[in-house]
Amino acid sequence: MGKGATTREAIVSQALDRAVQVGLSGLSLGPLADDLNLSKSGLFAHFKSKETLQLAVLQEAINRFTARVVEPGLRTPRGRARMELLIHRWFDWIEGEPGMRGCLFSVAAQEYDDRPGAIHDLLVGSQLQWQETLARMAADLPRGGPLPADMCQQVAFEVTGSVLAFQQQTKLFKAPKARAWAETAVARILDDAANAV
Amino acid sequence: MGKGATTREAIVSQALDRAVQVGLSGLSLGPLADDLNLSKSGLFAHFKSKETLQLAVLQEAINRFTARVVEPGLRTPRGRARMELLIHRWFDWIEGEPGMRGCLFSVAAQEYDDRPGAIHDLLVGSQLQWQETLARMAADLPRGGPLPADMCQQVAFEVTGSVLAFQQQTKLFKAPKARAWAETAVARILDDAANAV
DNA sequence: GAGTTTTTAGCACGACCGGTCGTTTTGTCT
DNA sequence: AGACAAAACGACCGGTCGTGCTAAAAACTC
Repeated sequence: MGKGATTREAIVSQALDRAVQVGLSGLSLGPLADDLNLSKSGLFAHFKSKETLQLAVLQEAINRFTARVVEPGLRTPRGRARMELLIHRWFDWIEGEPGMRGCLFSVAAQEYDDRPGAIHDLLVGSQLQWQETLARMAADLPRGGPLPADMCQQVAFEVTGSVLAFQQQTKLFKAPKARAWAETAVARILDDAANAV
Repeated sequence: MGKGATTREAIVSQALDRAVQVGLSGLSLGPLADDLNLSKSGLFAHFKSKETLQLAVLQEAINRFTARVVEPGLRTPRGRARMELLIHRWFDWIEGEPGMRGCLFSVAAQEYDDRPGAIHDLLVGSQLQWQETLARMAADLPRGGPLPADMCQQVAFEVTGSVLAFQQQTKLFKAPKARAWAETAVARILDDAANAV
């Protein structure tokens, strides 16, 4: 891998760290360049525009989420085990990757839910895809047969709610019992789904 | 009410509208002044600093939430009826006050969860208080007696999760079925709590 | 209606923003 | 080792930001 690709990766990685704290739209080139001992223009040369950098950062978060959460799930047997591993990994992701404080998706969702553009599209597309993955996994929960489609969406909705509440309790309130509450909530959701058919 | 107080209210109201879209930290004085046909310095004179304006905006959101959600709840008989009205109003709040697109609390939570200061303190304090209110209301759910404290917190957690997921589905995905999913989730949470004792 | 206080506008400041440019350094390949 | 391309630099642009200062205009008081 050439020098250019190396520093580009370093830039995106550092920008991801920063974006979690100041937001994706709050990214600013100058301080980011200082972090990496780069000049602002030297950094900028790697991306034709700020939006390109933001898109790269968001895509990096998507890749990490896929590697850390989705793929391990697909390597686990279908059914409840897969679903539980997926959610467990998701909780870990919210608590923060090593050194990374928080979840970029939640931050960007608040910034770009009503701001049209490429960032909005990439964010919504990836999140929608994850939501559909969750629903697909929910179908395998009952032993008696596949869960109906509308109930799969309901499960995906409720699991997402547990994760979002977990994040609020963890990041905003610093509540020590957050994970316990979340696990309890998820267990009941999965139990109900498993016994629904 | 004097002229000063009138325009000050108009400023805060307009600033609240803007803050929901661009964030509380993303507020900028110039465009805000233009909205109100005021000069930037004329607007600024009403607040000693930008942070003072931001605090006023956040406090205004708290006041509106209290008037629109909390107080109607307290005027409803204790028990499930009160809880359901509270949550119902909360959903309405998320869908957006007349003309106001979205919930400032969710936006600000992502911006200020790790940024110390007066805004963080006001936000966390008010949200924590609301969480405790929810838990207190949950105690009256069972007919057989008050719900134990830890289960009240669990109910508050799960209801919050439903509301957060509802917001994501509504604002980010524009999902038409969001409210139906949310109502289903809440109904099951309240049913379980009612039969727990 | 005169006088006082409050409210507003105009202007300027220093800092920072994303982005451009020409130049110099560094890496890579033969 | 020399040639060429890639990468990084530093100065700079127009613009916007929050924030003071001063004076005019408007609102309130008696």
